[in-house]
Amino acid sequence: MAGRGAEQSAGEIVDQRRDQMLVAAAELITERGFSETRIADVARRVGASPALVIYYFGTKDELLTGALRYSEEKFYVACNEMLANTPGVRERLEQLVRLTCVPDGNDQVGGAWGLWFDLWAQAFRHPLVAKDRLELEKRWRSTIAGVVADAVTSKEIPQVDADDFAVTWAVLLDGLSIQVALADPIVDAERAYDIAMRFAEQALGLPMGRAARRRSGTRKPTAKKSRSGRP
Amino acid sequence: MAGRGAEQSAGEIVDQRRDQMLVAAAELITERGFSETRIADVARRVGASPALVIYYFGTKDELLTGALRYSEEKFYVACNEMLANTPGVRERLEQLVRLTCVPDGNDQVGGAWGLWFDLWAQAFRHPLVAKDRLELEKRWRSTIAGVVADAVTSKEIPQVDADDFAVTWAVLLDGLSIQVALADPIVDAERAYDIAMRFAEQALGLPMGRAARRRSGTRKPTAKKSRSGRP
DNA sequence: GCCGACTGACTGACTGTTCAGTCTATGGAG
DNA sequence: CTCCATAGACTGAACAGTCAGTCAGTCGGC
Repeated sequence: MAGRGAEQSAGEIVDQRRDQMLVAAAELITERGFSETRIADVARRVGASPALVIYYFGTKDELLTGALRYSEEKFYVACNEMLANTPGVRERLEQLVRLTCVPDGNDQVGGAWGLWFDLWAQAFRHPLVAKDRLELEKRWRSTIAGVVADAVTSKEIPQVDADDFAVTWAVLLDGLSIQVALADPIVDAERAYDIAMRFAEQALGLPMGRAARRRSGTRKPTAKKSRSGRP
Repeated sequence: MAGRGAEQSAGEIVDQRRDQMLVAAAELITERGFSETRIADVARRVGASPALVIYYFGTKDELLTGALRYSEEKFYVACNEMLANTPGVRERLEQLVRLTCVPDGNDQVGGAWGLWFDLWAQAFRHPLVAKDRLELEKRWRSTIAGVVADAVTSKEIPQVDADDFAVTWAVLLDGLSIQVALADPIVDAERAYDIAMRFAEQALGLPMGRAARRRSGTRKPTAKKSRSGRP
């Protein structure tokens, strides 16, 4: 089918061209959307002919889902790298929030926000993509749980159910990232940060940080003018 | 451009045919995805010719974004109808969770889950869709806030910032619905319900319901075997 | 006869994929 | 070193299928 697989003889000198295409495809998916991405576009962006793209990936679908996988992987790697260089629960959690809810880190790893929407849409309808996404989700949760578990054993925070926290917090971050990605005027990057950290502080018994102080200080503590729920 | 607009002379006998097409389009978007939906498919489903669909909507894009709007509206109406018939904060919040995180209510309003993914993806790239989505989000938040505000005035719950809660809870529900829609093995509908309600109980000072009891009774309260955050 | 709903047949543009063949590098034989 | 063969990267041009949108015209009610 495809010209060559990913199998390399020795040295792991993985094909540069292939990666270029994967990166270009991921960028284009982010910009235009999954199904609005043409092989001709990818080809042009890497300075090659459409035929060469097919030569490498055999089929358009293979290219695009490959790009999705590639992005997931890059995100995961970036997470672990960050964690290796960051001590302290609070700092680590902060970094994780930044990694997911950063507004427009286009050159950064997490910044490919539109890509998640397409990943979800694709996973919803194609079992193979769904399997990949699930795998990523598992790793993501266990990354969060790992941070918490580390903090528990080092007595930074009291005993809590790390896995339980990870599941809820991951879900919360997903929701926040949607709003940030869609440029919601109320939930911007800063507000997202506050919400995520305040939740973490409360759930993990962390000392209150600037997030909690900012909110309770700035906001009036009562419901303003919201309409009745019964219209 | 289009054959006729939505403007009707009298009686509000809104075009049945038009609605049929909108419904069919929404269904198809859910099943296949936004850009995999063909006018021919919509036409076939309502038993008409593709030309007629164009006759009504003028353009494919008009049809599909119309279908998105239509679904948003139906969801909103269903929410308010439910609230009108449901007394009590707890029950109301429960219903809201059900409305968003129901696993497969295909004949139900909220059940069109794949549709949200496409709505987000579309909103991310097309300002007009983004405006609609934002409007829906606002109404959704103010619905939640309304439920809370009602409960505060009726002394069901202590004084809280209803708007603040609404924002966070809405975000949490978004995240949960993703997992439920994608059939995550860990976050199924039941678990989503537990997480949402437990958060609400804690944030609003509600008495603990079965959700909180179930979790703390079933789960071991310590981190199990999750890997270290530093791999 | 008019008008609006409706259609079948068509088209023009787009685009994934194929294919025959070019160009370059490598390496072994002479 | 030169020559040829082989392989692999790469391309231009064509092919084939798909689909949104057009149009001329039909049909039925008023």
